[in-house]
Amino acid sequence: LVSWNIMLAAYAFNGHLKEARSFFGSMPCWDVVSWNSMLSGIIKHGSLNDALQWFGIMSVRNLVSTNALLNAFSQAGHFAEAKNLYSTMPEHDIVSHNAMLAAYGHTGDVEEARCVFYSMSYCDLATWTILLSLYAQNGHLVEAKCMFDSMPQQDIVSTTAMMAAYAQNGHLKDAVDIFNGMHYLTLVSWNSMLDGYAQNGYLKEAKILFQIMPMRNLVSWNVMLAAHAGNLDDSTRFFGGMQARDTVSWNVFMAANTYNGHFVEAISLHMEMKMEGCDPDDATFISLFFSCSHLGDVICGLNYFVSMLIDYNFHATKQHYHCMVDLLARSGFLHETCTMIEE
RNA sequence: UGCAUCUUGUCUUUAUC
Repeated sequence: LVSWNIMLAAYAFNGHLKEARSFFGSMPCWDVVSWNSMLSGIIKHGSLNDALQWFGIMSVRNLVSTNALLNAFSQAGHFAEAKNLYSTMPEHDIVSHNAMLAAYGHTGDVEEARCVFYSMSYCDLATWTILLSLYAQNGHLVEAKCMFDSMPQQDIVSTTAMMAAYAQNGHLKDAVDIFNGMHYLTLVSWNSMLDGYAQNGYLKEAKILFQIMPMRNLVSWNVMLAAHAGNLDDSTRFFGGMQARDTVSWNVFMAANTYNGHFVEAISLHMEMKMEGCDPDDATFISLFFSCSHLGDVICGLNYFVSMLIDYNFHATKQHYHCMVDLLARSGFLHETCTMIEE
C-alpha cells in the first residue's frame, strides 16, 4: 500500500490530476494517506471547489485532511472559512496552529495572530518563522528581528526570512550581511537578494546578480521584469524575451502598463493571458479595477467585478472593495459609492 | 522505541493614503 501511495503522491504532487485519479481508481485498497495525497494534489493544482468535493467523498479523514483543507481555504483567500474551520475543528496540532498563523500573516492581522500564538502550548521553527515574516511584512522590523533572536535554532529558512525582512524594509546592508554570512544558499536566498537589490533601486547590481546566479526560476525572472517596470519599452522587451510566463508575470507586466498610463493595453493583456493559459488571480483583478478606474470606465469595472465573483468564484477582499469605491467615487457616483461602503 | 507515503514556515505582481 505504501508503494501505491508513493506513486499516487508523485502524480498528485506534480499536478497530473487526471492520472492521479485513475491511478487512485486502480489501487487495490486505500488508506487515509491515499485519500489525503489526492486531496493535497487537488488543493495544490486544482480548484477549491474540486478540493471541497473530494473532501466530501473521502471515506476516511484525519487531522492531516482537515489541516490540508484549512490551508486550502487560506491559499484561496477564503480567510473567513479558514478561521471558521480552525475554530470548529475538534482537535488541533502544531500544523493547524501554524497554518492559521500563516493565514493571519496573509491578512496582516497581527493581533489575531498574537492570540493564536499565545494559545499555543509549544511551537516549532515554522511558528517562529511565520511570526518573523508576519511582522516584517507589516512593517514591524524590530519585532521580526526579535523573533529571529528568540528562536531556539536558526535554520536556512528562518535565516532567509530574516534576510528578506531586512531587504523588504529598506535595510539592504543588513540583508547583504546575512547573505554573505550564509553557509549555503538556496534558490529562495538568491531570489530574495535579487529582489532586495531591485526593490531598493540597485538595478545595475540586480542585473549582475541575475547573470551570476547559479540557479534561476520564474520568480527570478519575474523579479527582473518588475525591476524594469519604470520603462515600458524595457519591460515589453524583457517580457517578450521570457521563455515561460505565469500569472505573476502577466500581473507584473499589466502593472508596468498601468504604471506608465497604458490602461487600455493593461486591460487587453487580461484577454491575452487567458489565451496563453494563465488564469487571473485576485491581483489581476485589482489591476483591472485600477485601469478601469483611471479610464473612468465604470461599466467595464463593474463587469469585471461581477465576473470575478460569478465566473471565478473569488471572494472580494478589502482591497477589491477599496478599488471599487475608488472606481465609483472617481467617476462621481457618490451615492453608489456610499451604498457600496455601507453594504 | 526507531525507518518509507499525506497537512504548516522563507523569494516575485496589485489599489487607496
